This record gives sequence, C-alpha cells and structure tokens, in this order.
Amino acid sequence: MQKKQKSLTAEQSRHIYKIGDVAELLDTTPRTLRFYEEQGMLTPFRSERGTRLYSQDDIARLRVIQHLVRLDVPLRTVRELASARPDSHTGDEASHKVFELLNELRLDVERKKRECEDAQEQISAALQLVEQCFGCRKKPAFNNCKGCPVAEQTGRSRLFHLIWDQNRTGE
Amino acid sequence: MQKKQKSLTAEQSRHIYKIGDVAELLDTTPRTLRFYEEQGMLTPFRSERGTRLYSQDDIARLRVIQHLVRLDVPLRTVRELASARPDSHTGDEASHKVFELLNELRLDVERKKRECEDAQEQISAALQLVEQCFGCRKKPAFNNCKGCPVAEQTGRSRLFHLIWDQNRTGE
DNA sequence: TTGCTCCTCACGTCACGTGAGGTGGC
DNA sequence: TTGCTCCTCACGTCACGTGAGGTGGC
Repeated sequence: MQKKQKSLTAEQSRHIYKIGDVAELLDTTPRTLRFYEEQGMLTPFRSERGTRLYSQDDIARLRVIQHLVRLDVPLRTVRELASARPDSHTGDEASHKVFELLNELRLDVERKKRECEDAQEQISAALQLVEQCFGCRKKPAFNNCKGCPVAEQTGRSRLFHLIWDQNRTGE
Repeated sequence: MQKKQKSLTAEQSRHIYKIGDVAELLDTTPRTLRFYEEQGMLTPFRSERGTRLYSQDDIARLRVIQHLVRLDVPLRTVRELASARPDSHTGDEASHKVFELLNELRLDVERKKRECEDAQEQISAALQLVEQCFGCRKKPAFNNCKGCPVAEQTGRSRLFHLIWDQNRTGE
C-alpha cells in the first residue's frame, strides 16, 4: 500500500519538522525555539500560512546551541559564533573572529570542568559524613551536636559551612 | 606604636567585614550579597545603624553558595540545603533530606562534567580546523567555499553546524 | 465539527544589575 | 566638610515560562 506522495520541491521536502516535533526531539519547548529565532540564531523556513518548518540542518544547529547554553555560554556569544562567517569579508577575518571566541570558550570550559571535579570531591565527602547521622534521634542544633563525632569532622567538606548551622553561639 | 583597641565583645569582634569588603574579597557585588540574604541563605549581624557585618563563618558560607551557583544549582536547592538541619526535628530527618539533595547534585555535576569533556573535544577539533582559514582572501560563503579542503572537514566538530553557513542553497 | 497544533502578543520569573535618593562612619 | 560607603526601594535585563486569544491543518 503506497502512501500518496505530494509533489514537493527538493527545497520544500527538506523542511519537514514542525516546531512541536523539534521541541519534543530536542527535549525543549516551542517557546525556546521561537526565542532562539527572535535572537537571530537561525531562520527556519515558513509555510505559506506562517508555520515554521525545520530542516535537518536547523536541528543540527539547535543541538549545538543547546550544548553551548547548557555550559552557560551567553546567547550573545552563540550569536557571535553564528554570525562571524556571514558578517566577514574574508575567510581570514572570519577565522580569526571564530578562533578568538573558541579560545575563550575553551578556557571557560576548562575552568568549569575543574569546578565540577572539585565539587565532586566535596559532595562525596559530605555524603559519607551525613550518612552517619541516619537514625539520630536528637534535634539537630549546634549545642545538641557538640561532642558528636560527626560534628568534629565537618571540616571534611566545605559544604558543611552551608549545611551545618550558622555559628550563632552568642545570640 | 600601638593602635587604639576599642573594647569589643567577643561576639562583636567576630563580625568585622562590611558588605563592600566581602564583595571585593569574593569578587562579587554588594547587591548579590543582599540578594542572598533576601533569599534567606544567611543572616549577617547588623550594627546599631543597620550596617551588615559579616563573620568569617558568613564568608565561608558565601563561598559555598558561590561554588554552587557557578554550577547552576538553583538558589532554591541551596536554600533547601541550608534549611534542612534547622527545619528538621531529628538528625535522621535532616540527614536524609541532605542526602537526597546531595545525591541529585552529584548526578547533575557528573553530567555537567561530561558535557565539559565533550565540549573540549569539539572545541579543540574546531580550533584546528579554523586555523586553516587564516590568510584566506575569499569572502566566506557556502558557494565560495565549495571544494575547499576545510569545507570537506567540517564534520570533525559539531560546532560547525553553528559556525558554518546555514544551508540555504535553494534561496 | 472536535481536538490538537500553530501563531503572535504580552506579562511573569529567576538571579541578579543598575541607578535614585538619602543617611552615616562596626 | 568632602568623599566614600552604607541603606532601602524599585525598575531593568537575560533566557526563557506561561497563559490569552485567535486561526488553521507543510
């Protein structure tokens, strides 16, 4: 049983995803996709009635944008990466712009990775310590926990500066 | 030459940093520190006239908050970590709350670290490729770059889906 | 026709940034 | 006194979230 094949031009048949499909595929929302468009990061094709139609290429672009956004790259930077080539007069100009941007990005990502590694250590130490309070029947408070072996070890994770009570002994 | 020592109580002498000092020390702004206070994440001591006075303990707390914020931990979660102990009736209750929160955090950080590693690869590959365009005198455009050895290799980094032109050959 | 999706405003939210206008020296 | 810092509103910004109200089936 063959499905009816509407005659589409090659151009049209490449733009086949509607905004809802793309949002689901990329685990995001139509609003976010419209927002990226507002910000000039991509220009999906439109049907005659105005419905946005996304190509595979648009989707690949969106995936990159998503990756960058998750690493807290500001959309301004994403836009700069996207516009370097179209806005340049020579390959030399474009490539230097992109090189600068990517180099800064490389440093930011390196820093962020180190922050993650540091956080992993602090979290692991905190988890090990907090487990020791399972089953404790006392009300958790600075004075109640004095002398408890757990309280002596809070120095093992900086997170305890936040988790443990504020030192308001004088109040 | 001895400096005049004002007689301060032990309590007072522990709260010695004003908001501007702390902001500078932590490379942030007074507004941000006031905002964290608004959000109930810490309560610095106040002078008689209302000036905020931060202790070493407050600063240690703020450092932890900063680390978490940089990892995109929502302030709601930071608040929950901070309030688990004071809001609980037993150590058991508090420790289970904290354990849950830290466990989720551990997974988020692990994910973020992997995203960083992935990004590092993509960025390195893109940097190597884009260097090859240094010195190019052509206007960068889809049709101009056809046949260029660089254009053939854009598949080496997903970033080129963003950096390279949108495939609008039909327009 | 109903239900689902799409569209464009447009206001809300979160984590602050940025003055406005005034007081005070922990 | 001047200059610098502090205070409290309160509106602005960035990256979306969330309806409101209406149309349409690439």
